[in-house]
Amino acid sequence: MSGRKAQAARNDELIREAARAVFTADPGAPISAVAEHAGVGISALYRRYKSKEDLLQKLAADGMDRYLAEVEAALADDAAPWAAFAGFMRRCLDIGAGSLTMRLAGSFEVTEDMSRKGREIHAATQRLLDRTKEAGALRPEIEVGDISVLLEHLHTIRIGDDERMNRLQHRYLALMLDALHLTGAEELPGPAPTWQELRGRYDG
Amino acid sequence: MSGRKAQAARNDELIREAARAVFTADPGAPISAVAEHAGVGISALYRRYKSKEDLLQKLAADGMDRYLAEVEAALADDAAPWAAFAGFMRRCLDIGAGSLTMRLAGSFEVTEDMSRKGREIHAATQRLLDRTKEAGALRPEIEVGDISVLLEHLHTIRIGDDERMNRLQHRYLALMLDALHLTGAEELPGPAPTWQELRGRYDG
DNA sequence: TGTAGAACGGAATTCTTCGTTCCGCTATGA
DNA sequence: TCATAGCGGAACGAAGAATTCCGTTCTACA
Repeated sequence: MSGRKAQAARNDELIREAARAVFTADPGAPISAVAEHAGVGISALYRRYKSKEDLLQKLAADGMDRYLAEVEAALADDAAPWAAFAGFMRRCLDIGAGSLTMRLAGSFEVTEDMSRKGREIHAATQRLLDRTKEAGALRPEIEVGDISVLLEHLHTIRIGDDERMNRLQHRYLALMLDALHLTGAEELPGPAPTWQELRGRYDG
Repeated sequence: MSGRKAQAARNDELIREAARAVFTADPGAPISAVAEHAGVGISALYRRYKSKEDLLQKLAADGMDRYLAEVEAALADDAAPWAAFAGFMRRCLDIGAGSLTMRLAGSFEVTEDMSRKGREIHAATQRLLDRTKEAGALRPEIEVGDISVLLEHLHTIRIGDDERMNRLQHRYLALMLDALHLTGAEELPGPAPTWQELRGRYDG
C-alpha cells in the first residue's frame, strides 16, 4: 500500500483530523488554518469538500456519529452505572465529541438527517442519565441539556499545548463529576437548559 | 439634570455597560456591535475613546479594579469563610469580573500599571483561598489559576437572553461550588494552571 | 522510457468584514 | 437667532478570508 492513492487516503484522514482540531479550538478559524495544521495545501482540501460549509457539515455529522457511538457504548456497559457514565464523559472529552456540532451551530445549514440524528442523540443520552439516576449515582436534577453544556464548555478550555490542555480539561471534568455524583446536595438554581434553547442557536 | 450634558453622561455609562456585555460575550466583536447594543451611533463611541484598542484597555483595567474590589470585600468579611468565598464567586459572575481581562488578552498592549494590578490580584486571591482552606472549607488542591479558569469559562455560557443566561451560569457555578467544597474527595488529575500559563496568553 | 492525468502547493482573485473618518442634522444655551 | 457640542450613520480603505487557477510532481501503465 503505497503511491499516490495511499498518500491521498492518508490525507483524507489528516485533513479530517486537522479540521476537527482546528474548529474545536476556534469555530471561526479560516480554512487555510486547517490546511496548514494538516500539513497540506489548500487545494487538497477543496478537492475533497465543495466549500467550507460542506466541510463543516460533514464534520458536524461525523461528530454526532462519534458521540452517539459513545453513548451507546456506555449503555451497553451495564455493570457499574456510575463508572460507565464517568467513563463516557471522559471519553467524550478525549475525542472531542458532544461539542463540535454545537459550537459550529449557525455556520451551516442543518439537514433533515442531522435533525433526526439530534433526536436520537437526545433520546440515547436521556436513557443513559435515567439509568445512572436509577442507580442512585447521579443528581436527579441533571438533564440532557446539562451534559451538552458541560461538554461544550470543557472543550473551550485552551491553555498550553494539546497535551497540557487535555490534562486541564480532565482536571475540571473530575471536579464536575464529583459534583454530579453528589446525590444528597442542595438543589441547583435555575432549570436545566431545554432542547429548544440549545437548538435555538442553530437558527440564530 | 437634563439637556445635552445629561444625555452625554448617560451615554458614558450606556457605552461602558454595552462594551462590557458585548466583549464578554465575544472578545472579537466589532465595535459597531457595541454601538448597536448601547443604542447609540458609532461616533458617540469615537468621541469617548481614541480607538478600539483604547476602549479595550480601559475596559480591562476597569475589570481588574472590579475584581480586586470583590476579593477585598470577601477578605473583609471574616465571619464565615466558606460563605464569603461562595458569595465572592457569585458576585464575580454577576458583575462579569475575573474574566474580561483574560478573554481580551492579546488584543491590546499591556501597560506596566496593569501588570502591577495583575500581581495584586493574584496575591489577594491567594490570601482568600488560603483562608478558606485553613477553615477546612475548600479543597487544598485548588489554586488561583483554577479560579481564573473557572470564572472565565462560566462567563462563556451563553444561552437565551441575559436573564436566562445569568441563571444558567449560576446553575453551573453552584455545581462547581459543591465540588470545590468537597474537601475529602479524591485528588484531581493534572496540576492547576500556573500564573505563567495564564499570562502566556497575553504575549500571543 | 514516454505520457496521461490524478493530486497537490500555493499565488492570484474576489468578496466580506471591520476600524476609522467624514458629513450633515439636531437640540441646547447664550 | 446662531454657534456648536454631540450625534447617527454612510463612506472609505485596509485586512483577511473563501475560492479559483495554474504550473509541478509523481504514479501507473503502455
